[in-house]
Amino acid sequence: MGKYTIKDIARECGVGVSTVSRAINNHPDINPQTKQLILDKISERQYIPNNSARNLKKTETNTIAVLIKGIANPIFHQMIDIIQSEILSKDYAFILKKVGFDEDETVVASEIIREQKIKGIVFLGGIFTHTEERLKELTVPYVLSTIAPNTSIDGNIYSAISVDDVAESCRMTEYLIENGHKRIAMLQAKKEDLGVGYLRLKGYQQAFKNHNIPMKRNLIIYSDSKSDGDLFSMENGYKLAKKLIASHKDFTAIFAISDRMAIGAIKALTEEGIRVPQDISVVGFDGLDIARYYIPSITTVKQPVEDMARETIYQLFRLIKGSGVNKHMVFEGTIVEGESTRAIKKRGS
Amino acid sequence: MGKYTIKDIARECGVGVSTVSRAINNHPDINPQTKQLILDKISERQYIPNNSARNLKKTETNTIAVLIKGIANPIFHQMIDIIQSEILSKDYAFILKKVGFDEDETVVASEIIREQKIKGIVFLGGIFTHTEERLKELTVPYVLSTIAPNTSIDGNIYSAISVDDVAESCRMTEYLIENGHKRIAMLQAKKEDLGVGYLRLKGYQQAFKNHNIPMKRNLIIYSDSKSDGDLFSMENGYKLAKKLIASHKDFTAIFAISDRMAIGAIKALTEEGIRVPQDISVVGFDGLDIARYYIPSITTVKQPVEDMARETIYQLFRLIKGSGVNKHMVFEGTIVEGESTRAIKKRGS
DNA sequence: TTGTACGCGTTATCAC
DNA sequence: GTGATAACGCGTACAA
Repeated sequence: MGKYTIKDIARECGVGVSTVSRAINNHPDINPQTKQLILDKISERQYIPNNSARNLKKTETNTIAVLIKGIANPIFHQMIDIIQSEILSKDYAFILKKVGFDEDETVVASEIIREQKIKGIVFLGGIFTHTEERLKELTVPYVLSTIAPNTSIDGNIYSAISVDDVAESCRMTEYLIENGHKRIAMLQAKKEDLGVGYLRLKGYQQAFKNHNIPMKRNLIIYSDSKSDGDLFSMENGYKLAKKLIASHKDFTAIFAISDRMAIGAIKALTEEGIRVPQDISVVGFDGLDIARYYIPSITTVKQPVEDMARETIYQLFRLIKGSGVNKHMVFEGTIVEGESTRAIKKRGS
Repeated sequence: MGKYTIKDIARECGVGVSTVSRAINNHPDINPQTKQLILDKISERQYIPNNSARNLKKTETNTIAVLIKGIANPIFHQMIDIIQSEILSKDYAFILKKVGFDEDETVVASEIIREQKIKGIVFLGGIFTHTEERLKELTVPYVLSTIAPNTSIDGNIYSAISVDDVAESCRMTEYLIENGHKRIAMLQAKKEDLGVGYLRLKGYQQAFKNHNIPMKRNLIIYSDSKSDGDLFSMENGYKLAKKLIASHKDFTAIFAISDRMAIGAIKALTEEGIRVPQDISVVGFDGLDIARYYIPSITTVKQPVEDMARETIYQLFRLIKGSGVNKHMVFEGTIVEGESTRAIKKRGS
């Protein structure tokens, strides 16, 4: 164990530890010459300060933690990059923490707050179904990003950035309806889902209501209740679509609640000799890059990830600076028309 | 700041701090009743021990750190999941750390070693072009996973798990050659690249040599030297393919050095009215899920990610347990034939 | 079985 | 401008 500490540096430089500390932390009250001497010695010995000790002592550090649930979701990767660079550009440090699907993000958050003395938290992904009590225990500012707020909680105690999943889903469904589709199958998460799956279902229902078209409940294909892992995956979309096809139900379009599921669905249809969009139209949700590069390119609702990422940090720093009011920013999605959909003549439903 | 410490718990329970510590850390020498009392109080107050202080004090902790360079690479997501569960199943803790493309992973590693007193490290991704000296500073066992070993370094000082990029690339190229292709374009990283890009280029060259076919150097399309970010992306594959098409060079197949680049290439070809595989065959590298779900599905070399992930942890624990010999495990890839390639009649080169 | 006291490496607060 | 020294929160000898 090459345990090289600040004391060793101090001894070798013939100065006190506090002087070394001053050199490290860019304190003003230090002789430039001694400072240089110390810094040289530090880089010579490749000394690295122990952050545990630092965190223990420091009353505060300029760092922001990003807690991400669902690291495989491509939509987060762009966001992380932007969030990271925004944070660094403000001379704050950035730490990323993966939260398991079965972990409680508020507990993880509490730990980090105490240990690292962070200034703020970004929660990326996951479903927030925590009690008000739990949220109030978070003693630093935080922003829920791309997270559907739990409407049963007092909205004033947290800030959130997201799209309106209900509205966007409704919009996507209406796009299909306006293109003559009436029998629209939906590939869904679990029936018990209370996150985006549920919200997008509500939007889907709303669209039918708005257009006075009866909704066929049996065209909603739910994921198996006992399946775990990533339900928004290509694999799951593929499976659900196969199931749908096998059921011989009558439909002209499929609304998959994620682009990845849409890909799986198109693959399944293609394998069965069903052409997209000539026979069946397919739409997704998210606006991933792959939606553009897929063949056929996929009609989808694009979430404005860059804007959301930037706004997340903007709001977080607003809170950190002390303008105490929580805000819920809702961003608008954009329908990106791809080659996976077509307008059809109206037929009887 | 709800700074609740072990002292508070001790005071409220009317015991000493060491008793609380014993309760927390499951020490045997404690009265079960006092222990229960303390644990109840802890959960009541939602007390969370400060890990900084723990790390500072402890001489060792059972934790493994995974340093990942290139978090957007889908191939790592499966590996992380497996690595994490393997680590947890051994009752070790797991921490994931994202390393920026411009950061030095050995420095990050040294910091963590000192701060968290970790037992081992997994390096996932990145190019290892560090000096022997630097590697020797890592005082805990580590395994380079999916990383092309730097051959200029004494192989005995580190363990590595990877595929043989040269051999696999050669195999992929030979597959094309054996299917009658002679003019095979390659979509590459930067010309200066010393990582997998370079290795896969060598394999490509080797294949031509093996078959006594002259290699057309001008069919190698390099990424722009001044481009940054992810060169293995769909976007970059798309750009390079467009450039290739515009150059009106004569070729019958494209070898993209990643599946994502292959997708971009197929999209570009399709847009230009060039059919895959009827007019041009395309192959990728990695064996991502999307290669199977793309239309046409993509012929690729599948890396055995699950096996590699498991072996990584196996080797790491072997080192931790003290069987000091470093090993370099090379895994074999598998060619997965997709719909993106076809055999062609031999024509003059 | 339990409590006291010390030290982990660092920073902040004082004197000098 | 600089150097002792007391915390930070915890684990652990050691004493009780």
